Amino acid sequence: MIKIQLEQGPSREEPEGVTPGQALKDLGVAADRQVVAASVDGELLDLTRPLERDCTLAPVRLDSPQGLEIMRHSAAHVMAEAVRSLFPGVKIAIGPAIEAGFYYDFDVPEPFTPEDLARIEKRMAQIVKRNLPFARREVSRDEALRLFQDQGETYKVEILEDIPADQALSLYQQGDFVDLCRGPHVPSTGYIKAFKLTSISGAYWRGDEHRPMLQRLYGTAFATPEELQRHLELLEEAKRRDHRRLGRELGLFLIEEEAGPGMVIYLPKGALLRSLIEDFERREHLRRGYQIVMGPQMLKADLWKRSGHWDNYRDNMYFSQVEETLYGIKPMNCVAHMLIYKSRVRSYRELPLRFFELGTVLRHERSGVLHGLTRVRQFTQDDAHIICTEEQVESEITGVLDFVFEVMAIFGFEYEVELSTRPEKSIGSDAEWELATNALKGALKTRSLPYHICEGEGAFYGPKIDIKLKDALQRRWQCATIQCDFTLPERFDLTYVAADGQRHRPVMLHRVILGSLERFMGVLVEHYAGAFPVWLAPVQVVLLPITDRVHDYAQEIYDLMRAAGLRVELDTRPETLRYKIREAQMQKIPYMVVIGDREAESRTLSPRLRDGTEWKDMPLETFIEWVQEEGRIPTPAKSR
RNA sequence: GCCGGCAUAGCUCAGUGGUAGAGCAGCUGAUUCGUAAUCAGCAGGUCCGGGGUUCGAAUCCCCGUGCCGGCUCCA
Repeated sequence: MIKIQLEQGPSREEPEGVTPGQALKDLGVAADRQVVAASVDGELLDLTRPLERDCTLAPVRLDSPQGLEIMRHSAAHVMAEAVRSLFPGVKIAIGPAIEAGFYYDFDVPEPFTPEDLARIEKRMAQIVKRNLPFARREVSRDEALRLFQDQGETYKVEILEDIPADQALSLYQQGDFVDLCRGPHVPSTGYIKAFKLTSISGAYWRGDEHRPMLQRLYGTAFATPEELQRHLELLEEAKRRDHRRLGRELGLFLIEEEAGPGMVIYLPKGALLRSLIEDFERREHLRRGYQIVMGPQMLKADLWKRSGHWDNYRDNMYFSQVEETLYGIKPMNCVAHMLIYKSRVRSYRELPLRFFELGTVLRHERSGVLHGLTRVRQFTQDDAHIICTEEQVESEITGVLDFVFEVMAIFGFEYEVELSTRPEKSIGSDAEWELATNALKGALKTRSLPYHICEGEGAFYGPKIDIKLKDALQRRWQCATIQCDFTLPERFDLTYVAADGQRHRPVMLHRVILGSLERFMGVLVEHYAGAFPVWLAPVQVVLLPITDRVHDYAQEIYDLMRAAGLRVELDTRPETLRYKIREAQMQKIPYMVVIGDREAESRTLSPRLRDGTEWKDMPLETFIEWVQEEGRIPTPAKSR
């Protein structure tokens, strides 16, 4: 007998080899279809996996993140079975659960069509209805190899060959479909509830563009049809918030083919929004001891050779021949900042030096990756280079982290932190990389921030911390980044004179807070769904006179508000009030001020808010002061 | 860059081998109105570009460009 301890519950003696499913039932845990797997001493197992020794057991329910993931993974297997039965000769590659669903990659002679998607979905429904058990079986390496070789599943064979020899191999089978899989899975196909196939796309085998392009089918699955429905509605909401759509509707920006793909043209309201953000940035950087600098748009190619960009980044750069000399258009702002540092002898007393530039850069992004404002070829970074001593590195990084979090709080973003380490293609010594990586880790530790490590994801010149901010729909965007660089100071022979009178090598940090202003604006538009807070709203107030009789009064109010610094518009078109309100509402203007005979008489205002709230008969001065206050550029609260 | 889809009026879209359409937006006029669309009229097109098939191409084929969804890359 073995002792089964229910997590946070009673325990019980069971015969050796009892299944978690049976044990849970005996322990009084309802054996309905909400329980899809078991957690045994923290390890996720099938409900049918025999238990051999004393353990702590907990049910994994469909409404938990793990339960949902297991069900989605099982749905991927069902999709693969459906595809194989409908498309004989297809080879299956890999099919995991992902954040909002699952996918499976297939090697097929002809790409799938949207009609195929419907057929596959139908076949999956049949498989689910048959409620086939997911049977697990451990096999030897040879047996597994033979099985997949016989089936011609070359991708599975390749996966097998990469699995360490000492690792146990398991197969999962439902119906006559067998897949190599670690598991666990739901007990049977009937556990897969509400699912839907969402899209088709190409994907390289193992993400390598030199390997075959496979066809990837995406799907999603939820515990209930209602949750699936909610998810689909969330996708609809994301579409409504899409900054490309709102950018046009709100008159913020254009991206025109005739101007060039990935080239943003700011319309008046978009340009205003951006300059408000820039004003905020300049003020915050000056407050924190940064110095504003400006570099040229292109620099001689020799400088890019010296910096390492020629060798490591040339493919992403634009060049221009001027008379006899080749110039590189800057893809980064650091090189000019190096020259600023070198413009005179530096003392340790000056360090840290913090050079800030709203620097416009051009990068030749591959054509398939461009996307609205979030991926463009010309963008402006809120870039700074901090040059300091080795001893100052960690506290400078901590300072930048604090800066980032104070700014994120103002815009109302949540975020995640990632630390990226040395990539394959890189410059610098092992010792330098280690020193830099430790400094970044140290700062994260000082602020006790949780973070993920991304091995090999660093920049070619140094490791980095990325802050991925999450928008209102929980999508992640990389904006802020802090990168250590021990190599550029060396390449440009930066030195400072220390207390000992000797020249020493400083360390450099590259960092951005918002990242690309274009990208940040795109994310901001989606985050606020176009309804910007008053301090960022391109138009804060629109005056809506009801009849011609009050146009003079409206004009007077307009002039007063302008003089008071409000961003106000006056709509004197001969349209109905309802019509004007609707338009202002769709433009998401914070305050719509209705002006009729009553207001002209009493010299008051009747503002309507975007949320439909109406304020009656408000004194003019009170309203102006209110909007002035709300429109003030916010000052960050100290985060720590 | 790669895979797939798409490209018709400013926007959203209909039109599938036989005379280019609708709604919204725009313009003109009427309406002077109290919180999300007043009415009428007018104008608006190299059907993405180039080549081909055909008596005839928005429609079929080829090439190119751009966009969309992914992959890869990344602020």
